[in-house]
Amino acid sequence: MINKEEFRRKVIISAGQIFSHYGFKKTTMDEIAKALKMGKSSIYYYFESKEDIFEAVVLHEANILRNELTTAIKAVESPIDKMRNYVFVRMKSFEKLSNYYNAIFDKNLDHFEFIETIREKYDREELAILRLIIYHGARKKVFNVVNSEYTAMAIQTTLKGLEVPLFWKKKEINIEKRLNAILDVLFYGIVRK
Amino acid sequence: MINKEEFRRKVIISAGQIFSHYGFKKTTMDEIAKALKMGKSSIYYYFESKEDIFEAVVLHEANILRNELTTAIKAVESPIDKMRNYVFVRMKSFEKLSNYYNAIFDKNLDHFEFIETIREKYDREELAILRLIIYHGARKKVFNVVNSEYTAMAIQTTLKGLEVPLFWKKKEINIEKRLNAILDVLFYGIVRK
DNA sequence: ATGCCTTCGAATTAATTGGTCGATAATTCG
DNA sequence: CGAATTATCGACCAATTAATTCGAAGGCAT
Repeated sequence: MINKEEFRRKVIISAGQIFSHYGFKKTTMDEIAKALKMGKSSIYYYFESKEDIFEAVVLHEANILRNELTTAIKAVESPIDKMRNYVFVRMKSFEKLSNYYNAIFDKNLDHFEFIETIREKYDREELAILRLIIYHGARKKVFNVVNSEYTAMAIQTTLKGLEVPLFWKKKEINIEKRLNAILDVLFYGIVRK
Repeated sequence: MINKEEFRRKVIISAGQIFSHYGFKKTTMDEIAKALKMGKSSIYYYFESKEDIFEAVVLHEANILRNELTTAIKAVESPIDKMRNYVFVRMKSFEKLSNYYNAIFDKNLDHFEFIETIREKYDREELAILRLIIYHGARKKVFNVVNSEYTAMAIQTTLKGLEVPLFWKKKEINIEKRLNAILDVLFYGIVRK
């Protein structure tokens, strides 16, 4: 490879696909290597460990997510329904990210432990995004199989909190307030009445 | 459990979901057990082995497929476009089956070796269906990553062969002939000119 | 109690897998 | 060119994992 950074990007894309389908634990270094048509040991020339790759992948995905969300937030002046649609369409397309949540499960960290772990590594904005990732992952879990009652409850709360600004019909609530309420729920877990 | 057969069915459904997502190799007995809320060793009371479960799952899916295809074949008198639509809609929904193909890959059998292996176990009809499963799996592989040039070529041939009866415009070819040509390609790999 | 059906935890054994290391290509540079 | 640096790889290892076995035991009818 000509460029070290270039190659890292390739790994991130390739490994990202595998991680997103199989989760952290089930993805093997052999597979990643095979997908790259390289020897397994070569990868260790560019990355320290499997976790190192994973972290790079998550960071990469988080950046994409941030960009998309920035766009969404800029659309604040458009009608609420458009906004709602946008958010939910995005939610669907984020599905693959939900598998990072599974990866987190592999590590036996729960919802909040994970946030604490991440908080030390990423700045505020990334944290918010990762929270969203977790939320989407959790959402999927709820509709399939839920591992712990505790997690299920936490998710129900989030969904409940989301209902208020999204679906409450009271018409005079202005759009900006609604959006802020949505973002507060999604990003910081703050539920309003 | 009250009924042994009843329980087997439960296992087949539950394990089927996991297999279809992760493939044979990546699916663990622990996971299957967990999904059933049972001890791992209990499963061995109902099934001989992991492979035994897998085989039951494949057979089950194959039966569903057969029923659907029977319906399709009965629709022979409807217009060709309707038929074509039906086939392709089905193809999409068969996607989860494609993962059995991955499972086959885990065993390092290629397309044709697998058919030979199956031929000894299942009757003619099942074989035909399993061929279809393989085809769909292969199709997906082609559009993602192809492992071996050989497999890729085999799949291209199938797709090519499908083009003729499906898309050839020559209007006077009658519907039954077309359908038969389609089925010949899908089921037996016979490509016509 | 006795025996049968069912479940399970613990033990076993074989395979898998993340990671290391030294050798060896390939490339760069003096 | 040839030495130094960069990149790749195969073989190997230690630790873990995962399929399967087995004996114990819970529950239930007789």
